[in-house]
Amino acid sequence: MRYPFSEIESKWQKYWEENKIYKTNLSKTDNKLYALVMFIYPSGAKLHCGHWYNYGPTDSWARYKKLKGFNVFEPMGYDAFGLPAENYAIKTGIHPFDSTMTNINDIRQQLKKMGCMYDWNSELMTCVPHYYRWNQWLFLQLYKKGLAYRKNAPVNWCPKDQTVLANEQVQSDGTCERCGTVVIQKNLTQWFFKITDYAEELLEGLNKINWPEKTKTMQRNWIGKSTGTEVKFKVENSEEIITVFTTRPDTLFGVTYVVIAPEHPLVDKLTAKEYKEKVAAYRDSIKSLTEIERTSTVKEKTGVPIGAFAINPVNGERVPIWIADYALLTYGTGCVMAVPAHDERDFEFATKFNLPIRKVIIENGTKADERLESAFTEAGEMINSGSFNGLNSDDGIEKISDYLEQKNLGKRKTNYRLRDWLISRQRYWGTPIPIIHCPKCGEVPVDEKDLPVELPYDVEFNPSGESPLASNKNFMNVKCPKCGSDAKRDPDTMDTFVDSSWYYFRYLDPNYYDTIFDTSLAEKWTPVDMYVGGAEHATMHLLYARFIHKFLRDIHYANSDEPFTNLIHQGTITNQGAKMSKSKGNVVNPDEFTVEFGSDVFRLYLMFMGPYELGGDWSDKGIAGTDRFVQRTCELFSRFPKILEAVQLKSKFEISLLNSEEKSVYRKINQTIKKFDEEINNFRFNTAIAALMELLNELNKNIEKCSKEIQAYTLERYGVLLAPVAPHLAEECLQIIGRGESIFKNAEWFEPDAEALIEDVVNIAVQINGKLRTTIQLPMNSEQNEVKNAVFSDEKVIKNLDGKQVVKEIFVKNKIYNIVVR
RNA sequence: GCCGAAGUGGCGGAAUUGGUAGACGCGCUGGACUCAAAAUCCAGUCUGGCUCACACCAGGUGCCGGUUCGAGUCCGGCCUUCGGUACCA
Repeated sequence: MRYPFSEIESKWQKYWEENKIYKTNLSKTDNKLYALVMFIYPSGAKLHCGHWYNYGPTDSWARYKKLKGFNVFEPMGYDAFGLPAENYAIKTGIHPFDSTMTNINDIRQQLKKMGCMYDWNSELMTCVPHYYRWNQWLFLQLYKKGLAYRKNAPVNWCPKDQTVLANEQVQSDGTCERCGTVVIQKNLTQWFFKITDYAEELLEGLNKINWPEKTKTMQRNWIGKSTGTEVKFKVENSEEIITVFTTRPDTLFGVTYVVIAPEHPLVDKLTAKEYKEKVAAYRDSIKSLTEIERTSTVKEKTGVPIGAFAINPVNGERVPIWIADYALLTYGTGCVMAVPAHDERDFEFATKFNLPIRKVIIENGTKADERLESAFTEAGEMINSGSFNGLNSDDGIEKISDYLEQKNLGKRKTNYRLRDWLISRQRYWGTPIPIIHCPKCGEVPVDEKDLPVELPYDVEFNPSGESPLASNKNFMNVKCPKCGSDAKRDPDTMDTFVDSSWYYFRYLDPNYYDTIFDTSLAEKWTPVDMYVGGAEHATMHLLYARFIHKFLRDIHYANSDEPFTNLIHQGTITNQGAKMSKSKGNVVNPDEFTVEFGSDVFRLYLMFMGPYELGGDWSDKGIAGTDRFVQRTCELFSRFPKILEAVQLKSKFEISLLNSEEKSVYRKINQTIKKFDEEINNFRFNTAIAALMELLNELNKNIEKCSKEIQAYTLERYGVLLAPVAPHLAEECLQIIGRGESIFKNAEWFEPDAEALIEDVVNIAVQINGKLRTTIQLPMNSEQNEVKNAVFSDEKVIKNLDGKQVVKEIFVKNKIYNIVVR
């Protein structure tokens, strides 16, 4: 008989729900374990294999921990705001709220069919006022501390659609995803969160969390800490000062020109009359080309001189000032001292424009007057550097910095690549920004007691050149809270990464009304112990959440420094080499498989495919293997109905009293417990399941020849091992053999019998000159002399040693005996 | 360009601190059951050589070299694939 998965899965899902098996008692906090998977974006595409791959195995890990005795909290919710719902509305006319709600209802049903142990009491969605009002509250707290501010920033603008585009809506050739028009940059006044204030702590904190090294490296690079020195250059015939940032003050004597970012305000002040025209033309040229050229291949550097000259503070030399697009306004001071001899970019630029290249550091073994073929960027001996000549350049960095600081010509400075977080979105489907713009008072924050600023239902989504909310007069027109005069709301909404940067607190009580979340629960349950989600969030969500967590700590809402103690990235499941996406039409629908094989089989298959962190290309070849495993398991248990009731259950057997099949089975079940435990604990699901398969093979071979006591002992343990990875099947199997209640109601985990883990005999590999010649079977822990006797009396060894001289013998207990001959 | 990860049978993939390469599964081949097929069960399955067969021999973890009694694992140099990043001074 085939395992009737459909009946059995719904039977147990119903049982779990009715008996509230997965409702976590949050007041019990000893042994708490917060297991979290990144919440789901409820798009119309429903659950795909990638979701399953993320949620199924993570749930198995959480179940394993529950059986191990942890009080596990595993919630699920919906990251419900966002651009795709709005784009869908533009295309179909269906309101984002309506489509999102429909999707959530569908997805909830799909999620429930997976059979995860989510605590549905904690379900949340971000698009409802009682969630997003706390985004607004959070905004106001940041605002109060000066960490939310407004400034001009460029956005991607499609001139045809008259709309702002997110970066991912701009194609690689710089055109609009929808209409193919070339996207331009437009400046708008927008809101920022000052994440840069936390740059150093965000960097330092990485040392304290157990995250994948590569993710931490990505965050480190993203934060991009760089220590150097700011140096002041006077400008000839001007009162202005150009301050440059350099990590190589040791090369200061090699400066042959200075570069300023084209958009830098100093440019207007310094440009000589006869250069104004050329400078203006250059600035125009890069404005229109930036986005296309940035994304194209390696761009050749461009620039023009502005007809002004800077004075090198250490040698008084007069060097030309240029503007060039390789100087970025947004990094450092926006000004660069150019040392072509020792910087690749400057070298390239100087070569192109025929600017002088002066060596001030020589590479060991080269001569001072040798021509440079490329920039020499490493350390060496300083030359042409006045009193600093002869120093090693590493010392020179310190000495020149000291000199500059003493003479008040510069000072040491640390810079970060990290930029502030732009949170304004000129979109409808998001959290309204709780700010009122008053013609008299300027920007006025909405009073906390007036939150939430509700997102109105009626707006015009079709792109009109401004934020959709601006079309709703009832929403936009308000009285200024300060002076009472006519004022307008901010028409923008927040980046949805704001929603996801604190949702793990809210899960603990999603209906909490008094504050952003229940802080007393948060103190006990955060940080999240295990967080599982895609690596694509490395420098966005995972950085923003760390920032907001630290901010909440600073305003005394959280008592920890980091949100996620442990982090695991599941790999990506691709299809025909490409990421699954609706637009590529390569999405694999999991229902295909769950309908045919059941959710346990599908979950098992996803786990068995390969290492969890690697993912892989989708293939359904092999799902038959996990299906067979489930069938054979069910069949095995069916042969032993109520066996647990028929015998006196023992927790340990004396191995020496067992017959050989019993010994073999007893050893195997205990070895499997040990192996499975280690593997699943470390998210190595593929090998955990392989161990169960080995066990099943052993049982099918030998269990019939065992006593009823051994059979009961083994099957009960096997059933419990199955429970994390195939929960419905395990519940059913345990019920068949007569275990009373749900294993997840009365959590239990068996420890292996240490004595059963030890074999009495081992195979020892016999090598001659490192080549395997034979293996011999000997008692466990045989000493070298015993092994030696056996080895040298072995026929094959004798044959192979014939006429040769033994030089050396290497013995590794229970493993190897290697004879070195000449 | 830079940073990171990975290259093992026909396929997905296993291999503690260097110590019997290919666990487990798919697929394939042969057999049993069946009127037949499916399903199921049993056996075989890294490659080459030799053998009726058992056995035996040689080679083998992307490529080249090194360390070692012994390397998939460590070191140096390449090649390929996949992620991340884009002039950060």
